[in-house]
Amino acid sequence: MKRPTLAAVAARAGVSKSSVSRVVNGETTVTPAIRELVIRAVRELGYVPNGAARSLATQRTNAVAVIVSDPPKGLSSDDPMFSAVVRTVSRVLESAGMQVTLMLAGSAESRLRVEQFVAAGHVAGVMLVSMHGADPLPASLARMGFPMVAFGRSSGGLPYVDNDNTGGASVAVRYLLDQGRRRIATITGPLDMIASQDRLTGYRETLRDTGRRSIVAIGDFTRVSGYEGMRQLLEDDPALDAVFAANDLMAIGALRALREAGRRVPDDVAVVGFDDIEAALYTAPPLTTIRSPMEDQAAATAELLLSLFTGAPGTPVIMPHRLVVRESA
Amino acid sequence: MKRPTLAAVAARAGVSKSSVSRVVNGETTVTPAIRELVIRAVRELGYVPNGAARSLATQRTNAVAVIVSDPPKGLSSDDPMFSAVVRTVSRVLESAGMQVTLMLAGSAESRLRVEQFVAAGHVAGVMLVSMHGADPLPASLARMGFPMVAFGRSSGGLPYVDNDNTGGASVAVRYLLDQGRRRIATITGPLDMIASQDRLTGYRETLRDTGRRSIVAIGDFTRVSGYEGMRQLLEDDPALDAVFAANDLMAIGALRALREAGRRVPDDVAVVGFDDIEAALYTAPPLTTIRSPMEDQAAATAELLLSLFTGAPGTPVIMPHRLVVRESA
DNA sequence: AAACTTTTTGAGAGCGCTCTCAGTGTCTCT
DNA sequence: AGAGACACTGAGAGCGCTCTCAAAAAGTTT
Repeated sequence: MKRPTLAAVAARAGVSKSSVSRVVNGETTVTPAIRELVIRAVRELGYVPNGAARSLATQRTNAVAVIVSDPPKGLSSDDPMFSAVVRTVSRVLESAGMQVTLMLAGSAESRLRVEQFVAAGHVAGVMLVSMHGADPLPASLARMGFPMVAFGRSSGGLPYVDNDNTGGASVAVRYLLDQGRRRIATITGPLDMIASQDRLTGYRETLRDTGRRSIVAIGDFTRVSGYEGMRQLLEDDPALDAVFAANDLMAIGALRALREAGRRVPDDVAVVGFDDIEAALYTAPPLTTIRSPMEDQAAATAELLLSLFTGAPGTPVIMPHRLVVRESA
Repeated sequence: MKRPTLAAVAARAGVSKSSVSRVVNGETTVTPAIRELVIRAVRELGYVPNGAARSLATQRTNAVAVIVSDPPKGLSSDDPMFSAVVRTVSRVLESAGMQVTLMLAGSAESRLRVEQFVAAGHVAGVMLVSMHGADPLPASLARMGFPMVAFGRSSGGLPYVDNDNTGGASVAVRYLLDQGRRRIATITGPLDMIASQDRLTGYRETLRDTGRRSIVAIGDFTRVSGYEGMRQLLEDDPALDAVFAANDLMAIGALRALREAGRRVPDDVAVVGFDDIEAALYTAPPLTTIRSPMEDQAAATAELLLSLFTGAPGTPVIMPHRLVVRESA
């Protein structure tokens, strides 16, 4: 149960602690003979350096915190964005030798936990995922002076990687317009998130440029909110002939509402989503959507954080998008 | 940038380090006057104890590793199971005051990383998620003697929480039989996973009891494998009238293949899935499936690990399931 | 009031590692 | 051969915290 220490290895190898430390840390100024001795002792004892001692001595750590602003439980727990982002970020950071500590920050108390944890020096940097506009966390973390990035633009002006939400929405709406649709509605994401606001803006401005009016239902990026939003839209304006859902999950919900209401897609109502998650390929009919791979965005965010560690300035990155036409529009 | 230390707080408050330590750790044997002094100093300085120093001194840590056996990248990254499990586990562990360190362990090198990390004493316990049968990781970790649990039964005999895979599959097939289906196929999960094997066993045995023969396609729990599996099944036995997919994701893939082949669900072919993920409610038609909430299973797994810390024996837990009938069968 | 208990406080020795600095040994140059 | 340059090794002082143990203070008992 008790693991061997560096001193034990030194004793076993008959050399000083310093030499063992050098070998273990891959320094080159060690005689091959000593190196050999140490390596053998390490292997025989199964020595692995104690992480706490090391980071106490070096005042460094190789862990980063990935903070996901989790809604108070109840909302969809099978969010593909969560999965894609966390997985990709982990992969990239791990291959750079960093450990990922995942923290959910929905409530005030969990936010306090996060702050304490970061302040305790457990991590070298922080990544923020899916922050809502009003969240006080970014600001208080920023005050501590750690390298920090955001997945998706957030308030507070920290380095981020995002896609062109406004532009993507605009492309979606313009496509609908080009197809001859005249009453185009939208289902938005939660309006306290900048991505939602931007997508709504893209929708609104594109429509306004052609003199058409907006028809808006507010959702929260979940399937069920897309379903409910669509039902409400249908009630508000039974004559609508297209809908732009601010993400694919809500588009899936909308599709179901449309099906239940007996509307044919795309004949009666065209549907366009956003994100191009894998599920978009499996809907009936397959979903036309704006593609902007979350995996790429996540990887870029991780790399941005990594670059901060080497002193880079942290210039924001905007990922490209493109329209993927399938059968729903 | 430099954070205040315990000694700084002691100096500021005019008391000894010991007293500060006592107050910070909530010991009750401190005079109110001193406690007050310390608390004020802590607040004024914004003191937060250094985690590395603390865990070096106490030889303890409040972090646990959640190890997900991630397939070498390329497979579906929006796995709802990943999302539900990681999220739920984080929530439960965090509210018990534990930190979650997420580690992906797909390749041999990442497995080594995991071993080193655990051996370095960074964590108090380990949770294994979605282990494949041949994975050597559980055994080597077990040798280190840390509390350890598995989400889903795995080889190696460690404490686990699972659902009744065999029984669930059996219920699904029996339901299909009761509906008068006669040629019932299945699409399996990856056969190196015990859950897949068990679901296949449940399917096989139930069918065999009624003298019918199995029609099997091998999948890997992804949508695309369900799609391809279904196409192959259709080719192998065009007269099949039902399919049991070993999870909902593959059922969704199968639904698409069926649609493209012009088969009507459930009229021509009935489909039953497994898991009852949220997406099952949004397919066309909505999916009949075996419900066994992953969130509950994940929470139970986290609690099992927590119980191990208090010396409990770690008795395996089997979660209940039930058939949810919708329109696909 | 003396003797004894109990409670509270402070001193300081680690926890396991890194890293500076001094010491020893080896080479090169004149 | 002696001086200086260079390469390698070892000693030991921290890193910031906890926790044991002894000292001091306060409270009890006879």
